[in-house]
Amino acid sequence: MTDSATTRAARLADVARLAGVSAATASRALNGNDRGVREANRARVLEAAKTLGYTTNLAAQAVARGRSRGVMLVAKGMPDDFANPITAGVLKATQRRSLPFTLVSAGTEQSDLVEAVNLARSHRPETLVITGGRAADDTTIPALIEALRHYEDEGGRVVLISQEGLPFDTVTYANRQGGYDMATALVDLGYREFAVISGMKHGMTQRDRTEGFVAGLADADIEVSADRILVGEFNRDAAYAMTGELLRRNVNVEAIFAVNDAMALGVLTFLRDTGDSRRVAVAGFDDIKALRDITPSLTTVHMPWEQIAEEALAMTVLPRTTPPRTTVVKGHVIVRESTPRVTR
Amino acid sequence: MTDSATTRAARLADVARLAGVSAATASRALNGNDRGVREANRARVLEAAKTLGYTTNLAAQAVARGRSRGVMLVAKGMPDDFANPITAGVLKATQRRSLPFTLVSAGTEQSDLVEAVNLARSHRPETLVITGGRAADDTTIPALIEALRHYEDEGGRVVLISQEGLPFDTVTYANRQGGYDMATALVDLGYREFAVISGMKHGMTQRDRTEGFVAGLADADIEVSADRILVGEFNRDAAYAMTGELLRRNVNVEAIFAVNDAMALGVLTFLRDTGDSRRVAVAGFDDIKALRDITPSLTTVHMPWEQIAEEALAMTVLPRTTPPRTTVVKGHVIVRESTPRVTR
DNA sequence: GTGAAAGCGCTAACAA
DNA sequence: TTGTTAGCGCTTTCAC
Repeated sequence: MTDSATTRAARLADVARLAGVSAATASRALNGNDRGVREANRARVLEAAKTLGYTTNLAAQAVARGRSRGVMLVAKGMPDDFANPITAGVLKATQRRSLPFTLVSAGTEQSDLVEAVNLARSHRPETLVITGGRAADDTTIPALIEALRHYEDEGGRVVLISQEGLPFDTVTYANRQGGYDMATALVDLGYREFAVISGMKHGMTQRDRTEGFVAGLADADIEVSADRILVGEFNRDAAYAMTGELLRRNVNVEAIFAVNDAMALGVLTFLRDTGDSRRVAVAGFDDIKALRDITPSLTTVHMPWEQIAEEALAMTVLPRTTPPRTTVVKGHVIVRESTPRVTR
Repeated sequence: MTDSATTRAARLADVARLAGVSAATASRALNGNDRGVREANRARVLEAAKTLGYTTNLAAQAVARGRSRGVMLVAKGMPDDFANPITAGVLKATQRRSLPFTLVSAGTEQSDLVEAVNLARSHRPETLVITGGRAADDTTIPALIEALRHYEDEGGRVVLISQEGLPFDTVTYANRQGGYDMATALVDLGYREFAVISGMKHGMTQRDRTEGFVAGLADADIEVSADRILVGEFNRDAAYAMTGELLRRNVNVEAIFAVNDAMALGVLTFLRDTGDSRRVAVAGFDDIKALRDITPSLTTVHMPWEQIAEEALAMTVLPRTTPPRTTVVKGHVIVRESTPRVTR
């Protein structure tokens, strides 16, 4: 049996009629902002809305107001399991402000971001937060900038998280510094022979982390030959494979720095699978929650994800400036079991 | 310095004017559906849209059409790190169909779901997917049903995932069966003394899994005394604490069944922290990806998350029926290292 | 194949 | 404090 009986949704006019007031008054009563409504009328409107099961038509509201409330997050390259500390952080931050939150997930291709931004633009949200890594040689940057400029010209407010170097307000992390600090920490622990498992050749995030790490070692008079810096996809599986490749070469490695925790997990798992876990130390970057119970616990650069999201949202309510603002959030190294102190 | 210069977004009328056609034609050209547009005109419209940086005003479109395209997922009780296999599955499934996807995250309180559904309703999405656990004694169910009925009456299409027993199309998992199968599997491995770490007293999911497990044991003539079925919050930390409580009593437990993987992780971690990990076996439920690299690897009931999401989306395009459809998706036990065969 | 015009549900002057 | 009246930007008949 197949049903059909489809009415239409109750409209503001219906509520108004039932309450015996005009649409304008009903609107005022429902939206609360404009407080010039007699208490009795307000009550009747609310009552009417309730009995009709009325919900605002946000689309119509957005059309009338020219923009819709809330923040829309465009996240590029969401991982398979959807876990993403920035997304989580932004969601929480919007909840704290009781702002409507909407997620647009962009794919992993370069052009996906531009497309997603334009989709987001179509919704005319009052603020847009963009996140996700970027390649240094990304050819779609001009298109992205254009789309975001249009958006700002239309009166929208953008904040980028981690997409450093674009002419919009930005919150970034001190990737280079984090890498540097990790190098220092590992040297302090007594390590001398390193390898780096990195991702996506031109990815700026991983590039900066790697560079910082190498610089940190250099300052301690340690050199990492180029063949010990492996580059592949930016995920666990690739890291797993790269670790195999590295060790097969039988190089003398004491510690492996993976440019993010997901990759560190791949390294750790490979080592465990091959029984090498006690021989080689591993460090990551991000300090994601999902790895909190891993054995051995992972030495990593802790990033204050919630704070990053908070800063970004705080920025959205500030007026735009020329040049745009940039806030750099620092992480700090947390030494755990995966990098025990070396005793020679 | 503070900028201001705010233009307004390009409208369809602007595009039409620049292309030298009417708004109607521009609309037809842009939306492609109605193919009665001369090729030359279509090209000019597209061109004009591009030079103006035009993006459809989806809100206006939704108002005009009465409904907006795409699926909106209402997810209750998203975990802190945002990882949620159903969300991930639904996202993927919508992407495969290139449908716009929007997420509304509801809190963990009972009433949060109703509120979130009404928020979702306000967007007038063509389809709504609801997910998240439910308590057996949930007092907001009538309100939820009412909200969803309204939504359907307005012409929307709802599918519930895992919220069994409500008068709407539903995809559920065979929780009871999974628990039963796990019991059988563990008995087959040689275990005889069990405990269950369960969550939220009236949560239907965990209740069914627990009941199934107990029934499975009963069929093997094994009884679990009530004091070995611990109930607390439905998360890792609670499970960690409960395990401590259980073992402190010094009961003779060979295997612990946690009603989901997150809790199993808590159990596992507690055992590891106290050095008991080799003494007690652990099994979970869900087979979430995040735990793929845990040591020891976790015996669990594998759930086909992507398939569940697929089924749900497939349902949304079917006409409604009376009574509503229910699809039950089964999982299967995967035995891994956390439950080695018992040798006596 | 194309345009004019009506209307989608709401908000925001403006008047009363 | 309330109602009237224009829109908001788009789609969609209905003529041409």
